[in-house]
Amino acid sequence: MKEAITSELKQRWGYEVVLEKPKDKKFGHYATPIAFTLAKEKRKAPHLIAQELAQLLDNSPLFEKVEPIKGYVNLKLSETFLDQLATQALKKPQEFGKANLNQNLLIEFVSANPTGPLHIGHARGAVIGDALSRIGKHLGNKITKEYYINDAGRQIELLGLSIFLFAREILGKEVTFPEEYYRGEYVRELAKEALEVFPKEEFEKEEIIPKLSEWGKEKMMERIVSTLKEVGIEFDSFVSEKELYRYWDEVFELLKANGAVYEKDGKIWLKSSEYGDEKDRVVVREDKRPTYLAGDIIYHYLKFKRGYDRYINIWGADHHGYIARVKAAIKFLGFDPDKLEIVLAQMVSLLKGGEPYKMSKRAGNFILMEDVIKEIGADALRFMFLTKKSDTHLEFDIEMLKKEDSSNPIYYINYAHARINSVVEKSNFSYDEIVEVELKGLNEEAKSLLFNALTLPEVLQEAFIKREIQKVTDYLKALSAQFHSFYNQHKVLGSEFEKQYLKLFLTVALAIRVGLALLGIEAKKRM
RNA sequence: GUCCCGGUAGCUCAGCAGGAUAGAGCAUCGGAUUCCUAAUCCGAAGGUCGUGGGUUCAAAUCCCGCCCGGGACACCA
Repeated sequence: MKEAITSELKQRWGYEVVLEKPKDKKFGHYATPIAFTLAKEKRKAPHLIAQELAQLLDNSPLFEKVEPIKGYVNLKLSETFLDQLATQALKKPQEFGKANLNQNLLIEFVSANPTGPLHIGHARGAVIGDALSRIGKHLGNKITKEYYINDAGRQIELLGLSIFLFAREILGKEVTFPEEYYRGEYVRELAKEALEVFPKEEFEKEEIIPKLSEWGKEKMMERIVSTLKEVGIEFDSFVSEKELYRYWDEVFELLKANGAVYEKDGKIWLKSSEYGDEKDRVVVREDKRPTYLAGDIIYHYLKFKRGYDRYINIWGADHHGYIARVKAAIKFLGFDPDKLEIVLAQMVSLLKGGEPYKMSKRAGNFILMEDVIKEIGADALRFMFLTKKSDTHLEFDIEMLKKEDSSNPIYYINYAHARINSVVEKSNFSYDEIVEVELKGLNEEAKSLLFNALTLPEVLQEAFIKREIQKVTDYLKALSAQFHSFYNQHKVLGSEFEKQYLKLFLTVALAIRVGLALLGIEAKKRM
C-alpha cells in the first residue's frame, strides 16, 4: 500500500517522499512534511508549497482528499483504493504482507551452554530470534537459524565432574564439593540417571568423568531442544564448538598472515585493540589450549565463508563487551564486520503478584523456561517477550499473563479473531461471495479500521528492518482494540452493510492471523 | 575508573533517521448486556518527558555535562 502511494507521489511531484502517520485521524491516512524540506531549497513558505503540491494530486484515483495544512500535505485514501487492496489480500491470503527483501541471512540465537536447562533469560532471546526469522522469511529473505553449542572447555568438564560427585553422594560415599560446580537439582537428576546408564563400579574412578561430560551434555542438549520445541522453535543447524577446532590451524595461519596476532608471555594475543576493542585478548594460553575467543573466531570465520549477506547474532546483554573483539577478529580475517549485527536481549526479572518470582527448587538459582511455559503457556510466553524492545530491561508479573481478560493482550487479540470467525460463520455468505462485494459508502470508522488492517505489511517491514518486533505486537493490540470498539458499535448480521462489514472483518482477521503467525502464535478461531 | 542499556502518567512501557495538542495497557473512579462471544465497549482522572546547558523556524527525539537504576569490564564460557 505504502509503495503504491509513494510511487504515485513520486510520479506526480518528482520527489521521493517520506510518508508519516498523522497523529490525529482527522488529518487523513498519511501525511508528508515534504514542504518543510523544500522550503529552504525553493525559498518559499512551506504552506504555499504544500498547496501547490496538493493541487497536483487533484485527480488521482488513490486519494479521496488531499489537504494542505500548515505545510503538511495530508492524504486521505479513496475507498476504491482500499477496497482493491482488501480484495487482493483476501484473494491471496498467504501472500498478504509478503515482500522481496531478498537477502540471505544467518540468524544465530539461543546458543545456551549445554550445561543446564534453559532459563527465562534464554527464553527472551529465543523468542526474539525466532520471530525475527519468521518475519524475515515472510518478507522474502532466506533465513538460516543456527544454534552454536559451546560444548568444549572447562564448563563441560565441570558438568561431568558435578554429575560424578552427585552420583557418588547418592551412592553414599564421602564427597567434598569444590568451590565451582553445577549445583542445580537437575544435576542430581542427571546423576541418578547416570547411575542407571553406567556400571556402578565406574564411579570409583575419575576416568569416567569425560564420559559423563559427554553424556550429560547430550542429555542437556536434548532437553534444551525439546523445551524450545514446546514454544515452536526449531533450528536449521547446530554448530559444535568442539568440532571447530580442527580448523584452528587454518584460521591461525590466516591470522598470522594478516598480522593479527603476536606472542607475549608465552601466550598468543589478538590485536583486537587495533579495531576498537579496549585491549588485546588472549587466544592461546601458555599451555597451548585455545581460549573461548578462539572458538568464536573460527566460528565466525566459517560463518563468513558461507557467504551470507548479513549475520545476526542475538546475545544476552551481558555479552556486549564481547562484540568489539569478535568484530575485530572478523576484520583481521579479511571480512566486513559491518555484516555482523548483534541484537542484545536485556535482562529479565519476573514478579508474581507483585513479589519477586519464587526461584524454582529444581533449578537451584534461576527460573526455568520450562516452568514458565507450564505456568502461562507458550503463546503468552512468546507474546510477553515480544511486546518489549529487546534492549530494555524487562520486568513483568506472571499473574498478569494468567488473567483471561484485556490485561492479557494475547487473549484480547485472540478474542477479536474468534469473534470475527463466529460472525462470519453465522452469516449465510461464503468467503468468495464476501470477497467479491464492493466496498462503497462505508462510514468513517469502517474505513479507518480497514485502512489499519491493510497496514500490516508496512508494520512488518518496519519491525524487521529495525529489529523491533514490539511494533508488531503493538499493532495487533491496537487493531484488535479498534475492532472490538467497532464491533460494539455496529451490528453486522442483518444490517444493510452486512456483506461489506464481513469483508472488512475478514481483512482484520487476516491481518491478525498473519501477524500472530509471524510471532509464532496461531490465532484462535474459537474461545 | 571505562564501556553498554535505561530514566516519559501510580505501575509496565510506546513515541526518539527533529515536526501538528506527549500516547497505550494495567490499576483507580463512573457508566453500558431484551441485540452477531460483556474474555467486550463508553467515559473520567492522571505528565517539571531524570536534570542543566547547547544546536534551530521547531527538541521527549540531536550534541555536551551531571544525577539515579541495571549490566559488563577473564588466559570462564
